[in-house]
Amino acid sequence: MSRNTENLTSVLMRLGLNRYEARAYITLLIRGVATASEVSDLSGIPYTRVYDVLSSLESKGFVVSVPGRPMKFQALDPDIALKNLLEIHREKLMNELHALEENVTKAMEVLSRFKPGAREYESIIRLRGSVSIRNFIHQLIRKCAIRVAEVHPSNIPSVLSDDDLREMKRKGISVAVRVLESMSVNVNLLVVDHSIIIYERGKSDSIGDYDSAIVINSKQISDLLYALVLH
Amino acid sequence: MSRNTENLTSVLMRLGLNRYEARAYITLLIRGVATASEVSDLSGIPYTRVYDVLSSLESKGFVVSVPGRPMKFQALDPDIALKNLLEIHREKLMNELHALEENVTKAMEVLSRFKPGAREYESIIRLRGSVSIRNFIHQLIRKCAIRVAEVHPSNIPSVLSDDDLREMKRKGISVAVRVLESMSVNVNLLVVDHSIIIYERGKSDSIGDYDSAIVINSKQISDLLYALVLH
Amino acid sequence: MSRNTENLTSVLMRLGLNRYEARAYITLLIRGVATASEVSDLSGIPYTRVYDVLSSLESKGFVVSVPGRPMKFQALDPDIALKNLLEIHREKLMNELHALEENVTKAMEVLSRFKPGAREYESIIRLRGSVSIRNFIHQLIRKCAIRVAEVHPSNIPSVLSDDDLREMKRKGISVAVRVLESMSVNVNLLVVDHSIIIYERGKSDSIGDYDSAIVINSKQISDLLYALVLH
Amino acid sequence: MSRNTENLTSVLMRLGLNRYEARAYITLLIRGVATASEVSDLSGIPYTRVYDVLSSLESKGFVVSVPGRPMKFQALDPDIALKNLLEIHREKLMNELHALEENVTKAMEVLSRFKPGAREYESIIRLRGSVSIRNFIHQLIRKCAIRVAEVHPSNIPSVLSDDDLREMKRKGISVAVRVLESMSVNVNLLVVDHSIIIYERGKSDSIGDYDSAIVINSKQISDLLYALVLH
DNA sequence: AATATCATAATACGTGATATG
DNA sequence: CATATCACGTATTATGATATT
Repeated sequence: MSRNTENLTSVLMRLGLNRYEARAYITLLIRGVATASEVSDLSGIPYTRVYDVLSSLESKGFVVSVPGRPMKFQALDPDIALKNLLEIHREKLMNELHALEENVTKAMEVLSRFKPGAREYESIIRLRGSVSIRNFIHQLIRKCAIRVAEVHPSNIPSVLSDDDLREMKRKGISVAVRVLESMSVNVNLLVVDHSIIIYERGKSDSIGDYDSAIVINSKQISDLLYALVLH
Repeated sequence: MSRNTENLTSVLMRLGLNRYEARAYITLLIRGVATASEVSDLSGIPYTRVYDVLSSLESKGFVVSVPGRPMKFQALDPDIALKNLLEIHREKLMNELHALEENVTKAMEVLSRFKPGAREYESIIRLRGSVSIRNFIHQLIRKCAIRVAEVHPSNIPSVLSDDDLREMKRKGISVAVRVLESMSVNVNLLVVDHSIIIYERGKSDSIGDYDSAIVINSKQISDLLYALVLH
Repeated sequence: MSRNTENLTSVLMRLGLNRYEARAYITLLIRGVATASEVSDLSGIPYTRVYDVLSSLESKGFVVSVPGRPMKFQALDPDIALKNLLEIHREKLMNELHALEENVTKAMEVLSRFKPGAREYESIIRLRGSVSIRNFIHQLIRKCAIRVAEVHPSNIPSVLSDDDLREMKRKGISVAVRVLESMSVNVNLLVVDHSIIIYERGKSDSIGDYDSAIVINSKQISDLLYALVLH
Repeated sequence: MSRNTENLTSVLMRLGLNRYEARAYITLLIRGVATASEVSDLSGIPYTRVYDVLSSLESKGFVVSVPGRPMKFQALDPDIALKNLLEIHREKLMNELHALEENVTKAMEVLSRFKPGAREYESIIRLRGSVSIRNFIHQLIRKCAIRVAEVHPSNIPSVLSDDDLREMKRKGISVAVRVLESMSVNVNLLVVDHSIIIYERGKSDSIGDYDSAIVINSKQISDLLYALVLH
């Protein structure tokens, strides 16, 4: 094959033919009509592949087969062949597009339900020692903007100081406090905006029995507990 | 729910994403913003593949990454994202088509010298594929100068379009159409000047069966069949 | 039509065929009997891959080959073929399950020695995935001896099944359920003896979000929450 | 890792864990509670992979994470873990099955249309020379079982001899002959069962101008032409 | 101590060559 | 003269190791 036909080959390959198909088509264009073995000889395609290659070319609309024995093959006019190619591609792409458009529409309906709201990152923190716990709580309360709720048994004081309460009242924050009578646990439950603090006091001043607290940051969970406190 | 996301996955895959990319994208659409490990957890993509998948998604323009340690990833808003996606895909397909068209134009220039005027086809040829067949038929009709006759059963439409008919009327070509009632074969018989086209439709337009046609070029035979159609 | 076969292809792929196998099978279902090259032409499978694909299909029992030159291939009748296929798949899945169950049994024997009686869990743990969470909850309920309390919004069902409730009633366990109306959080709060479970549902049961739960083991805290639920 | 735990690893891998996950789980079973780095040290998993491996194990319901810094991990009881595993698999398989069953039902509706009838192999044969053509025709007529139709112009004799006609009458074969008056073509058109023979006589006895015939075997095409002859 | 990247094996698919009757 | 098989490159997915801040 000359350099010229090599060039042509690559053009046809860019149009979706493989090397064998391109060479077979070029051969038939030059030759007009040829048998399978002539195509093989002239194109360098292994003889044993010529039939299926030509058959594939026929399906793609580049050649027609001439019945007889041996079967012969003839190239379709390049302008018909290339028009076929374009037409087939166009049809395929359009079908694909329409199918996709339908599916995308359906998909959007599904997705619109999930839209923007990511669940915020949910963190659980454990704190030890009354000092750091109280510091943490007061920091939260200072930054608080929406709501505060507290539950504590009657034998344990609130963690909210009078100063805290006044300050929150001033800022227009809703505050709810529930005191559970006739209980003897050493736990305060606090909801501050989207945080829950569960503050468990050590049993006494005995060594090794620190105060400890669990802090959970979660809008959902705090909403539930807040509602529960308010009942 | 599960089926919905399954469905979405396949839609996205048809838009050019692979399975991992599709899942990562869905995850981010639902989540809004997420780190690599969250994406891995939520999507089931192996952690060690998340970064390259997300980076690929980014280079494809479906996701933006927020630098930092850890990196954060964010998908575009689903409403516009999917529409953009579709638009991008449509554009891609169109570009593909245009590139094809350009290549076809280039190819035409080179191939034109293989087309020495009106090509003489062998006296019997076989064509395959509805597009090739229709193109071939319309080319014949364009070149037609004397007569056209068609026979088709009532369950199969004519291959002659209204445009064809008008054009032929204008050129003063005699046109005869015979519709055979109460037949259920998938064959059109066409006589165009000295050619006979026997067009047999397959069952399906994709997998499993194809259209095929036999073209016979013979004045004698076409004369006989034309007379038979006219009876 | 095209879309139908597309659909069929994906169904067959889920039944364990790859794309080529699916297309070859569909082609044979439509065609009845065909040679390798016909299958290639009709299905679009490259000719050089048809034989191994059909042979794979044969070994999977979807196709029979008729020896000879050329070989012929035949699919089973579609009615029974697809049903058989489904049956085979079902069987495969069931075998998989049974194999899994056997392996689980074996694993249990080995693993049992790592389970020194009732395992003590840390005071706070996090669980992920609805199945794990539900299993964990039901285990707690089975071991429960004193009390169960649940809070859930009206839009979310209880995690306690009717069976659970009956069983607890039988054992004389006190049960309290609080439903919070007009709330839309996805959280269940459960107190089982000295454990608190906070169960937060994700948005979807597949890609994009997951269920997670926090379990707190503490007599004090559970006492407080139990009292709060009962108010 | 001892040979014993190696063995256990492979059991867990058969249950769907990868090597890292299996080793991490075993380590946690032995150890009870451990930090990421402890797991790495004891299991041989690269430290940099421990977090994602444990996170994956958590999603699969084999471990729970204990919040804190550093985060700790605890193995779930093997019986819960394995029950989770089974449950998750069972659920997945069942969903898969149900989805498939629906799709198979739909697919069957589509396929039932295509059912058995393959298009018979369509052949086109060209014959040369009056002797072989006449031999071929008479062979066909002898084997004929259903129908015969012929069209010929008045200037050309029928190819059916009186003997042929008598014989066919005896066999109960329907015979239709159309003579086209005032035509001067040298062509006989013959439909014999599912074959079409187009017999074109050479113009004279001049050398190089053989009789030739085209034979097309096709039920569809012969049906159409037969109906056309009968009109 | 975490987060971010690489490397390798199995399979599927497309495509250029060979072997067998 | 056809039909039947091989061989290899690339992409996708799963999974075992390293590198960077």
